[in-house]
Amino acid sequence: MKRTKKERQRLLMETIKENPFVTDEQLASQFGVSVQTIRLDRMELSIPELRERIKDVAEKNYENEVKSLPLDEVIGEIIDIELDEKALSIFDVKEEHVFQRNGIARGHHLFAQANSLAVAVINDELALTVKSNVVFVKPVKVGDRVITKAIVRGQDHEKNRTYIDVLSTVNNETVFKGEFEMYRTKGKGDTE
Amino acid sequence: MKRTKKERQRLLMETIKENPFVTDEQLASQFGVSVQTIRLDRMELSIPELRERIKDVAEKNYENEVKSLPLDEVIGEIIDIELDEKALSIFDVKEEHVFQRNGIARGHHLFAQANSLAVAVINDELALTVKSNVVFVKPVKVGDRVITKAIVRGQDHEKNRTYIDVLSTVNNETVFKGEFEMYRTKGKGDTE
DNA sequence: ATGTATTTTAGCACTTGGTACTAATACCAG
DNA sequence: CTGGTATTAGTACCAAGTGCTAAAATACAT
Repeated sequence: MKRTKKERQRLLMETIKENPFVTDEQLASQFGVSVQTIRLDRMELSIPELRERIKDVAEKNYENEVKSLPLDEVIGEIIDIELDEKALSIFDVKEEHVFQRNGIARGHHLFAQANSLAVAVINDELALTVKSNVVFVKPVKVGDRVITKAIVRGQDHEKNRTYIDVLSTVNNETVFKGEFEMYRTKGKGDTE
Repeated sequence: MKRTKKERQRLLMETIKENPFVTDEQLASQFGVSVQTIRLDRMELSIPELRERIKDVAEKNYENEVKSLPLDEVIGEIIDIELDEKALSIFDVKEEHVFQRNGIARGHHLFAQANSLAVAVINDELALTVKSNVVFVKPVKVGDRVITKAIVRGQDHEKNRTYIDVLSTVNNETVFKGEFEMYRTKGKGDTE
């Protein structure tokens, strides 16, 4: 016994958290105890067996994959869109979007929702943000549902620019607003 | 045999790709064949067994997790920081940051790097973005290494504001610039 | 129809990484 | 020495397979 049982179990927890892919046998030799001891430890700490641990990791991944697919294309979910006119999206603020310290959403998530909505509303192959002025009016908290509206204000056909206003609200209160100047390859109504 | 072997194997591939968590037994009953047939099919198609599949998903996840953890705290990696003075971060643009269509980075990733650097440079418990004006000067492509510098320009102690200029470059060429107005709880040098 | 080939099924031994349980030791304290 | 905790050993069993052999079913051709 190098150190107490408690100490070993503490290390065991850490080790497994750090690398869930480790077998009891590996753990046993690492801690210089028998496999049975490791099993007993796992039971006491209610740490599931290797396969379950792997499965857990895999399942977590799977959720994320499903979640990040639309989340990659547009931040938030588009609920209404009239191309080159306006668009509406909602975005539920979760734990992973906020500062742990105070539960306030990181600015770039709100920006991302607004920006990707601005891209989406443009009826074109290519739409890029050129400039934007944004104001974070009021802190957004975890659990808030942010509703964002993008309205196409106008276009400069010569410069291939589209101007979009974006307004985000939570419970009808403005939390974020911004103006986006977007570049696009073809103007509204242009033919290929 | 409802349809040919080929057809079954095609469906088998799809089914497993869609849901890798399925056992041979489940597949057998789903396709109305014996477990052995499924095993043969998997061999011919060189699809690994359930546990291997799960492990693969888990391992893929693990990579991502390591990637997304620092990516959540600060977008990009901070390579130098002088609190309340300036900070420097690098961000390698990968496939997942760009539009598939043209390989150009989505604006909000550049914004996120700039924004999180602006948050990081502030030596305070709480730092929130109030306003920002940003310009996307030049498209950033996959593979580019974006170097972003944040410089604290000034403070308004009465309003608890800090003003930060951010400049991002790729190969010494400016690709993005922005001004950030940040809210902070305490001013530089203030004591608790 | 008969023969040959392909496909499918069955059965058995063996593998990993375990669980569940029992029993034997070892160690340490009073 | 006796008791209690900690550790180890050993057995039976499980899931979800692999690997292998062999039989049965089906298809296809002549």
